[in-house]
Amino acid sequence: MAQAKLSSKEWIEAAFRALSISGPQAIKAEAIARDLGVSKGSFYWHFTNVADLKTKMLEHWFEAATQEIIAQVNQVEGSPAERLQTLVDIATGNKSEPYGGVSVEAAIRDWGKFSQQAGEMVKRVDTQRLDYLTEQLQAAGFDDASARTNAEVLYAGLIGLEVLAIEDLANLRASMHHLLQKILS
Amino acid sequence: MAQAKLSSKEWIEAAFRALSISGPQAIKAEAIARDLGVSKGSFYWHFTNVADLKTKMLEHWFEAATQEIIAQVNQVEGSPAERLQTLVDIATGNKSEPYGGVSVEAAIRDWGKFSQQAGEMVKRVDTQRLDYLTEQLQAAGFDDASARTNAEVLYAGLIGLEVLAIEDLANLRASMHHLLQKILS
DNA sequence: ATTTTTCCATACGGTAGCGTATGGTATAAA
DNA sequence: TTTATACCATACGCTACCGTATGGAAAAAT
Repeated sequence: MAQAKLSSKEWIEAAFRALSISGPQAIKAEAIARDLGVSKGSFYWHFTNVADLKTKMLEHWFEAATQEIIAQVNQVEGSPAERLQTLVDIATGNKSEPYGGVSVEAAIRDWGKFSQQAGEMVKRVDTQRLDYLTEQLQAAGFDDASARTNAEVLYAGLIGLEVLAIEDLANLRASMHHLLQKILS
Repeated sequence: MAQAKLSSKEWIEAAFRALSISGPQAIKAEAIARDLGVSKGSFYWHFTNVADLKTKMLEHWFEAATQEIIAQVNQVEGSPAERLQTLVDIATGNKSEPYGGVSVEAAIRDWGKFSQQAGEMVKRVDTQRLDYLTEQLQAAGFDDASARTNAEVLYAGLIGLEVLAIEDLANLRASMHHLLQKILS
């Protein structure tokens, strides 16, 4: 341990930890440096400034939060309904998502409310996920309009339960399956 | 205008404005003083410190976010279903809620994620609202368990849509009625 | 007409964070 | 073995915010 040199990736991971635990205002060069056991001299070698770190955090999250999950669901063979079940499991489960999964999700969403840059990234992610959900519901037999509406309600339920019940993931998953049944029935 | 003297209530309102627009970290004595056109000398006359201001903000919100809304819904005469419609309208509408309504809701919820004090207050409000929703669904004919589950899903949908679509309140209301129909059907 | 009381301005010391500048060490290249 | 490069420590000035201390003006009380 006491690894000799750090990479910028480790700084980014530490920044996501700070974000999840203490919120967006905790993304501070000196505080994260203390957490990593180094000085801010290291930080300003890997990044030009704090804004640079934040940009790179959002870029990493975008990849992890859309591309990778969609790819993961797409390789599930079966009916669209089964894919939706899988998607709900991934979104509510403690599958090892990058940088901590659900809690990072919520923290980034908070972040996006008062940071324009983060807000735009959240919007991109939401749009991409909603489009994907709509496609799956269309494939499950819904017409275009109701597929969209039901996708919005389902996705909103996911977000809302995530906000309300992060501490109880089992119950979260049960409630989302309940909602999915309502929608599919 | 240029009113001579301020009351602590005006400070609290200004603080909620700062919270809604710029987030929890914007609850700062000097910044709000600038916004009100006075100096921090005024702030430290009305409050002992920033923590004191925050405590009083949360107390005011608790009253407004539970007692008043529940009282408002309770005086609606009609079926429980009609009361639920009214509740959805209040929660999603631009009815003049204290301190700005929905946007303050979301901001306080953000605040509560990283402030223990605010977090406990949000939990108290959520609990009280969920209990009330459960009562209404029980009155609408659901058994205890499914009334609770459906109340959670409905409330989660409200929260989620609020988080996702603050800018489009009309669409928010439509989606929530859609979800309510699903649940009641 | 004084004297309080209420409300606010100004000035102060203290801390925390930013970004820069500069130097040091270790590893790799030459 | 010298030289270069990668990585980090330390020290500096700057700004923003906190909380306190003190004084002043206006209104209310006496």
